[in-house]
Amino acid sequence: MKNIRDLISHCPLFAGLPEDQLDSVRDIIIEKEYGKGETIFSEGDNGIGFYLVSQGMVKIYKVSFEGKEHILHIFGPGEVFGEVPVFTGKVYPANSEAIKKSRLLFLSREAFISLITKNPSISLNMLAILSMRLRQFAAQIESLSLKEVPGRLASYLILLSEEQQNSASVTLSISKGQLASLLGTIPETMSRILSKMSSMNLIEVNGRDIRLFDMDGLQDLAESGKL
Amino acid sequence: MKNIRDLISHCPLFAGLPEDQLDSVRDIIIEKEYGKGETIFSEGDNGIGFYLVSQGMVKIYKVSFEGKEHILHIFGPGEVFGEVPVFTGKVYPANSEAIKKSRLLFLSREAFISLITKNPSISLNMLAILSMRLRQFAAQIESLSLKEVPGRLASYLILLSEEQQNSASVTLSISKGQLASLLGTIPETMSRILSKMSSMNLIEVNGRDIRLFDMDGLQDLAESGKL
DNA sequence: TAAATGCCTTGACTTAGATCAGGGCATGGT
DNA sequence: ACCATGCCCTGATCTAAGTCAAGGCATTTA
Repeated sequence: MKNIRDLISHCPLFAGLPEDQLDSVRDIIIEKEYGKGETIFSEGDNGIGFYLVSQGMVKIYKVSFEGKEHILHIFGPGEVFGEVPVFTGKVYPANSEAIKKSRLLFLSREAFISLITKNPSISLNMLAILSMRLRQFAAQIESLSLKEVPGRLASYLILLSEEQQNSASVTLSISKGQLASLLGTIPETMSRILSKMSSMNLIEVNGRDIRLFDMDGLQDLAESGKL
Repeated sequence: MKNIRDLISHCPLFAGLPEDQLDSVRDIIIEKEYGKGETIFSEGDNGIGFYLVSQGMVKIYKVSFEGKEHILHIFGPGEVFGEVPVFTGKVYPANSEAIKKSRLLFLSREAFISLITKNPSISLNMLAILSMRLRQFAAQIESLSLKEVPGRLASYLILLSEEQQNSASVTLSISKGQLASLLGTIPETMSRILSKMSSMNLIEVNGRDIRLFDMDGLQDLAESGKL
């Protein structure tokens, strides 16, 4: 399939590999389909391999004692997840579920280890990716512990506006409730803060479209964390 | 130095390397000393290499807008830190400081990359280390966002008791104030929760020694997050 | 011995944000 | 057209934990 090949060569994990190596990666891949709401793996499962999102979207989440769910990550096309236990030889530390109909590429542990042993440059790329993710996590921890919710939201919006080309207006790819969970809060609080920020003319909310009026104000908010 | 050689062969990063390779690792290492409170690197510095703790203890931390500090990590002998910019090609995402007199081994970026290219097993070790760190971060984020402070403390104590052999009593390797920062709170709150847990006969505190009376109670607390 | 410094504790107060409860408004199925 | 479901908003109340302020003990330094 041309699609798969394309995806592999564009995902940061394998980007820049020579043709033959890309082929060898493709050879160990197994394609899988998941419906919306379908579980991919559960906390405690053995780490038999990791995944690359081809189409759709998956969430990685934990469930607390009371059954409250907290989303750690949301992955879309081109992103890799579930690789953590593959190297440590342990179990998956969180749950994973498709949040829309998804096509995933699966790389088994054994196949990958033999591949990496033959091609050290693949491992260098992987190290870079893990390091990037570590940076993101550090930022998230900083956010959670050093900033209050409005500050986290402002950071998130600024990040979004940098990712999407349009700097003055962004579109959420997830629901506001999910965003709340991602920022470590609850839908009610999210709603209140969005309307507060609207009334201060920082932003304008229209469903999932958010217009950013005052980037400087948002930047201040993201840094100081105070509304 | 025999010490260095010994350390290299025992640290997880170089575990399983043949003798001659260990020598070549030793040759590219630079030894550095840091006094208590001395800065090792700051957020935003260029990362020209990474460190391995030989003796002492270092903290990795972030500082908020108002100057509030949050410790992300504390590393002791045998552990690796500061590797993120080596692979991402970017700057350090956090600050680092010795919290006691420390001896560190420094590995430059180029030297390590050439080493890793020749020796795939090192890169697998590194992948495992980064994966585990990622997992720790995920746990930390989970803790911060869905548990309250008593729950985080209980989790920490249980983890400690698993690490240290003695399951009924643990010894903090850091000050209570530093522990507070690591758990995303402040010394006052830490103090209050410790005394509350003491009065509930869950634990008994004696300076840095903490006796764990009721493991089941602590486990509940860690899961439910509620005191 | 006295003073200073670092680390911890305690109390009174304040506040961000969680919880609880209710209602609005789409969409889709029957 | 109707009701169900999912998603979002709003208000009233409650609480965990942060802030501010003060003091207690050690250990170090003069």
